[in-house]
Amino acid sequence: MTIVTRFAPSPTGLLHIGGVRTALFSWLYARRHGGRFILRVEDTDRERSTAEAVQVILDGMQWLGLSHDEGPYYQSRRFDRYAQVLQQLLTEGKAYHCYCSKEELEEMRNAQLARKEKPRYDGRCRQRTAPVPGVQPVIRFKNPLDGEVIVEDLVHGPVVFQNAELDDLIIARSDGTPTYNFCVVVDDSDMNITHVIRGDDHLNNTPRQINMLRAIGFTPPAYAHVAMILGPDGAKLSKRHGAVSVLHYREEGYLPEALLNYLVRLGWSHGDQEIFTLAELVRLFDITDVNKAASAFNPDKLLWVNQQHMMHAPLPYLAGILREQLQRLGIETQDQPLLEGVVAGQRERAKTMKEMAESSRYFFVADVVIDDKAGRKHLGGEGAAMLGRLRAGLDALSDWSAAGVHGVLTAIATDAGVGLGKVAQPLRVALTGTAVSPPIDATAALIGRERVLGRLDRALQWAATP
RNA sequence: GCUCCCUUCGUCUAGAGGCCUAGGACAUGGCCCUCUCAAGGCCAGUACACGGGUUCGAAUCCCGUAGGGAGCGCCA
Repeated sequence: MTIVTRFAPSPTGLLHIGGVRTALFSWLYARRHGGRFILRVEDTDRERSTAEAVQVILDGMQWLGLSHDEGPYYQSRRFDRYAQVLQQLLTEGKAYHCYCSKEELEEMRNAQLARKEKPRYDGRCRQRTAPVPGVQPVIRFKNPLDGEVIVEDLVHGPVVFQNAELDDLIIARSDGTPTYNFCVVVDDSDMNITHVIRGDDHLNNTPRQINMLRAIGFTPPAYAHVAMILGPDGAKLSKRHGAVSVLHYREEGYLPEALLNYLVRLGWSHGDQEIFTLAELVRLFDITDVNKAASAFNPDKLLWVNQQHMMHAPLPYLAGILREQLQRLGIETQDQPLLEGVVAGQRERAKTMKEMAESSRYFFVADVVIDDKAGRKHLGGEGAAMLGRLRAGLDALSDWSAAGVHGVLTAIATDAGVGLGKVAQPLRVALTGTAVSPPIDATAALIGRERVLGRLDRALQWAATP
């Protein structure tokens, strides 16, 4: 049997990391078992669904590399099919028209609540044979009155529900449009879904869906309900942290494989391993190993995981991302060797590609502005003297390379009888404008002879200006 | 209110009755390395929600309690 999983987001809010994690689990499960992964957009609520949210789902999945084998399907385009199944259920006596007014329903509900009962429809229209004039009825599913439904959940184990706890849910509104639980059932059946992996907020819906699936003659799929992701504070994920469009992470300079790596570790692990490539995940992941408890989103660890991936990713790949991040800062460059050199020097100094771009400006611009504090600390007195020696030594350097620059620095340090730091820091401030950069020999080599000499001259001027 | 779900360091987790005086990772503090900042290395502190059982022995099994979450819509 081919495994078929699906990711079925509703475009009523922007796709965030919670949704991405369930998508990832579904995708991994399908890939791991050589199955198929379907993308289905659940947009039956035309009021709240937005085109922007749909676009974020599409773009986000693509950015993350969670490719689908079928779809995207849109529920809004399948209404004919839903109407057909609705009619079938009606004909077979498995569903019925309900003419109860909202007021009547409200009254029923209040009475039940007053009796400390769970509010539920009492099925009073089940026996009705004649329509009520002037009332557009809804359609309700005839749920079994007794017995139990056992959800054999892949992460929770068997969960038992009493049919007596369930009621006859509305599967079509009075305007004829089908409702969520019903559409899911028809789709999962039509698309031959074998494994439904979704958030555990749907666990309570599952027995109803199983009953409906059986009513339309489909063997229910296997289910795996995964816990949700909490905010760093342990409360529900908020806009402040995490509950933002997944594309926000791209803008912030996170690598897609790092985001996925971080997310998969929320509820899943493989021994003591923290860093995984996607290929490893496909090989190692199993939905039955996923934990039951909800977990909190930890931005610090995401940052660490991101840097770990940055330190191991191929240079040309990161260079491309750095170029895009620089573009956002208004810096255009096509200098591939420079970009790769900067990545090599900066990737263990930045936690995100955005941060790398921000701290690498001096590699790509013509001049730098010397930071006052750094200048005062390293370019005064002795520092200014060093600048002169540096200017002369580097000007005379024939082998313009990190090793060559290094040779000049050590010679000056030895000659002056000082540590390398006394020579390196003034040069660093002169070349970068700040007291922080990759090793100064490599930095100078990347910036290039001409600009280095020019910056040294300007630093000399700076030091001479009171 | 009713039904269902969950509970190991601050956080993510390992742990399927003895290997646990509970392991790893992030974060935190200290030290080392060092031209800066990082990265890296070493060290430190911090956890089995609580109470009963079962057992020679329980983080692991059972029962309660407490706390948290979800669902109970002509929302998805």
